[in-house]
Amino acid sequence: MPIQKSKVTIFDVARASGVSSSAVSYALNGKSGVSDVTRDKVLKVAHELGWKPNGAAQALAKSKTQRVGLVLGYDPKLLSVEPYMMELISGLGAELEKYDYSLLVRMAVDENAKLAIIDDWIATGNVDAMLLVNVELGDPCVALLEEHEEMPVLAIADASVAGNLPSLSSADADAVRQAVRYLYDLGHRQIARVGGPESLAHSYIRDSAFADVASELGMRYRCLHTDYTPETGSEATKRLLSFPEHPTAIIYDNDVMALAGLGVAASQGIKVPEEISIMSWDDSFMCTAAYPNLTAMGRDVVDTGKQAAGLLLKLIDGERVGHLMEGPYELRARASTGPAPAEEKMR
Amino acid sequence: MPIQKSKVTIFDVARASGVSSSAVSYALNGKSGVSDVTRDKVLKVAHELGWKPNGAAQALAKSKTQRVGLVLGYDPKLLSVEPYMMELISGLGAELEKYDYSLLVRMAVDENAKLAIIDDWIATGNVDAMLLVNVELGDPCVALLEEHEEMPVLAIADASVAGNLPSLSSADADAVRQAVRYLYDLGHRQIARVGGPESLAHSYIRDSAFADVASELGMRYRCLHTDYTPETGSEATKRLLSFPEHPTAIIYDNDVMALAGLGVAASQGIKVPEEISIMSWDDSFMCTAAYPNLTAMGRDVVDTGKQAAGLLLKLIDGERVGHLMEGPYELRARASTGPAPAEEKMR
DNA sequence: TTGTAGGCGTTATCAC
DNA sequence: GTGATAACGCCTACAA
Repeated sequence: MPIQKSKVTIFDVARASGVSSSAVSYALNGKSGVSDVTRDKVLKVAHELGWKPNGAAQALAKSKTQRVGLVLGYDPKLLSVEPYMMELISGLGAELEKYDYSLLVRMAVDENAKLAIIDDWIATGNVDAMLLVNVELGDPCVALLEEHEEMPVLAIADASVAGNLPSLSSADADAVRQAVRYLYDLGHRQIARVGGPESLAHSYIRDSAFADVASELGMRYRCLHTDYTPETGSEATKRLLSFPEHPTAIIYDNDVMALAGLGVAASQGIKVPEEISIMSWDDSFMCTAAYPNLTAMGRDVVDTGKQAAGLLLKLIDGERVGHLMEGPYELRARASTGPAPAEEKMR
Repeated sequence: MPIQKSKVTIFDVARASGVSSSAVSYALNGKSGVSDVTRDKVLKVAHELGWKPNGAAQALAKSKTQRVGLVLGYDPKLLSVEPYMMELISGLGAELEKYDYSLLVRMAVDENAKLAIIDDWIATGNVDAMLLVNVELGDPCVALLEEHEEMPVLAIADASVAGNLPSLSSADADAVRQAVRYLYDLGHRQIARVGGPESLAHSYIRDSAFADVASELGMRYRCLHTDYTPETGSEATKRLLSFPEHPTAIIYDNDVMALAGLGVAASQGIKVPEEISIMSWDDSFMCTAAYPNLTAMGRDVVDTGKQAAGLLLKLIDGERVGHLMEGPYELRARASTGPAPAEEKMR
């Protein structure tokens, strides 16, 4: 029964196995400098006693905490309205686990709190590296971290806003092309986008990519901004539908808004996809639960998390990492999109 | 410019302010034993140098990590399909932040991994306390933690499955009564529940509460189990609707399944709420984005997280905590529920 | 191969 | 009020 109430130290193990504390340390860290016989004995005794190195002591001695930090902006609604963050955390956590790393999470009420937390981690050494998410245009966090090369960081952001920091960006530009082309091929010539907050870098990036591709293909394009909630999504939809020549397809920046769009159409008796096509950016259970099932641009966020974990570990090991791109989006065509209505096609 | 590349220690502060390191420690921890003049000087110098205590050293000396642990079961779909966990984390993190505590998160691939992580935390002292979530019936984690009183734990679970551990439980029984009564008053006499996995304690608890209240009111009640995904939710709905005398109201254990239920009804041309009422357990953006808006039993999960944080801090301080209950559910009546169809009422 | 001793950065106990 | 000094538990040269 390896259950011990009081904490057992390396000295206890040393005494019980009749060797010195350093022998124990060597044995348990798999380092040479100790005979196989002793090693086995020490390992056995350590196991029997239920010994594990004290985290704080180990961290102090090695100046390695085995922890990676993640600062989240405190906005429970934003965080929970999309599965994104939880999926990212899942992948991140699962991969870190393989290397005995843990995830240290803190909530920042605002931009200053976020900066303070980063400062804190740099000074206290409470994490070996950190992941920067939700980067905004001209984000001061980027500047702060650029000044502190001693803190390994990976930004989940487009290279254009990550500065000199290593980054992992989503294949947005490519996905926008894919999505717009898909609608174009279905005959749509007037499309709209219901985007997220303009302050977020990725909203901006998608905005311009959409505008570019649409104009390239000679399509009419318009974009409205929201705060990601279904209320603002509905509102935007109503506005779009109120225009005399309204779009024949709308792409929403998240699934909750796409669902709300579906609702607006239903309440106005507009048939989906016969009269209007609806498409969601980011796929989730919600898309397959909705009726009709929502066509979505999906990507494997869990995998992004895993990839990020791998990169962070590389950075901790001192390797250099540049600007990388996560796996491609996949267009998952479902029932909410279809050929553009005939009258529009003829135009 | 308080920016320092190399880490500054307490000795640097001591030297720069012409006192000893212990004076610095006293001054910075607000303890007596140092004159106000020295204290102010030390504080000033420390700030100028951008000094902050090294986390590992502090943890080692005080045997307090300022960290609270949370083990999540690795199932990205389950984690992200519901906003629950992210909301809990938000509240938890925000409250902990106020007391300079952080959240340490680890992912457990299975039950054994979960036990191993708990064991690890007990032995390494990497967290000051931990939160136990998703407790199952006869959960071995509960037993393990009961044996280790030295590790403060709070179980987010019904008192009946938390054993001797302090617990914070949801007001499920009361909410079930509220929900069933609501449907009863609308004239429903045949209701069904689409529940989550039977292994989860709270599924079981809701199951029996439903059965009790329904029989008490003389209603017909039946229950099907799922894995929380929309696919199994749809399937269950189809089965329920295939019965000759099918229920006039269905309550789903989460919103994604309720949404799927809405979809099944729409696809079969069954009108909601005229022909069938649909209700969701747990409210989220999805409920107000759906069409018709879903009636839901809502609760403030973020607040539960905050409450949990407060209790954990108490436990860390050595206070005793028993079995507590979180705030009540709120029935948020929306468009997806209505009077039972006439033919049913007459029966 | 083994053991001894010093260091990691703080805190806390002592004499002064 | 102040300043050495010993923990805290582990790692790792360096000696034996």
